[in-house]
Amino acid sequence: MPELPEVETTRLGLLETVVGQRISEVVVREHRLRWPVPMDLARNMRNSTIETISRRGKYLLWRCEKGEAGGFLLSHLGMSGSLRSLSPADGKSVNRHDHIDIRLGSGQIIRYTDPRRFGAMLWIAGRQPEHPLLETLGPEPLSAEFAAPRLYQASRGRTASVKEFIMNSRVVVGVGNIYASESLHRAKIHPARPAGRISLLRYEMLVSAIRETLNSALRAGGSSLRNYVKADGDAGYFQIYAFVYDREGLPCRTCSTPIRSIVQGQRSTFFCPVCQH
DNA sequence: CGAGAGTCCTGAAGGC
DNA sequence: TGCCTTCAGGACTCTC
Repeated sequence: MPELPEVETTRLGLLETVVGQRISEVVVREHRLRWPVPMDLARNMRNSTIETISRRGKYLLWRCEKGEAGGFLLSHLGMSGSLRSLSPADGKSVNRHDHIDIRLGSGQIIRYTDPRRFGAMLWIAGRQPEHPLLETLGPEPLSAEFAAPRLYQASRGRTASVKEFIMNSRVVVGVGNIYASESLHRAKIHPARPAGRISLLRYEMLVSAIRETLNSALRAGGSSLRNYVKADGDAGYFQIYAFVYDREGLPCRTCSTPIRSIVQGQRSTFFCPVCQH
């Protein structure tokens, strides 16, 4: 499942291929994604030039320059989506879940594949990347705006668990289910603890833990970047070295206590009952 | 406003 | 072996 490091690595990989390229054609084979793909998406993107791709949370914003008709492609990979660059020859073979092709002037094809169709491909007209989906998003976890005092303030009075709190995109973007569990273990905080009953000091530790967890995944992603967006094979997600995630019953890597699993907000959570409190 | 449940979807895994 | 059921998971949307 693409988490923020995968999305950022995808973005960096795409940049090399698409910046400055004119879009010669967009083929939409399947409109039924998280929201319907706009019927005019292909027409809007066609003959525009991709200036850059930026990221907000797990959303990618593709600046498509075309004078008055320009805008942004707003994309999200959902949980099973991938974007790959294909040569014209490789692009001829289309599989069941290859929903959208963006054909470039160079001949290369950017292909969006998404078996579960939880992803999104939307269009934002105009010069400003403004969209309701982006309005309520919290700070970027690797930015200076993501700071403990702010988290602490936002959490006062909240009875929701700290794990659900940090997975709330209004609080901070880009912390998915895997990294939420991993970060809490790193910060030694029990995932079920109410967010409103955590001290500023412990939020300092949590902010650091989230940053370290994401950064280490980003470093790993950087080294596998070529494989990640390369034409052949599946866009495999990073093999993160999990301390707790999906390790129920296995010994904690810190203290050897069996890792436990609970369900929070319809999501599985993994933690060490001894290390985390 | 916050909390909790519902929703979309497919492939993998488990049960018999 | 094969069919059927269950479940995971991002994040918006709805209900209370």
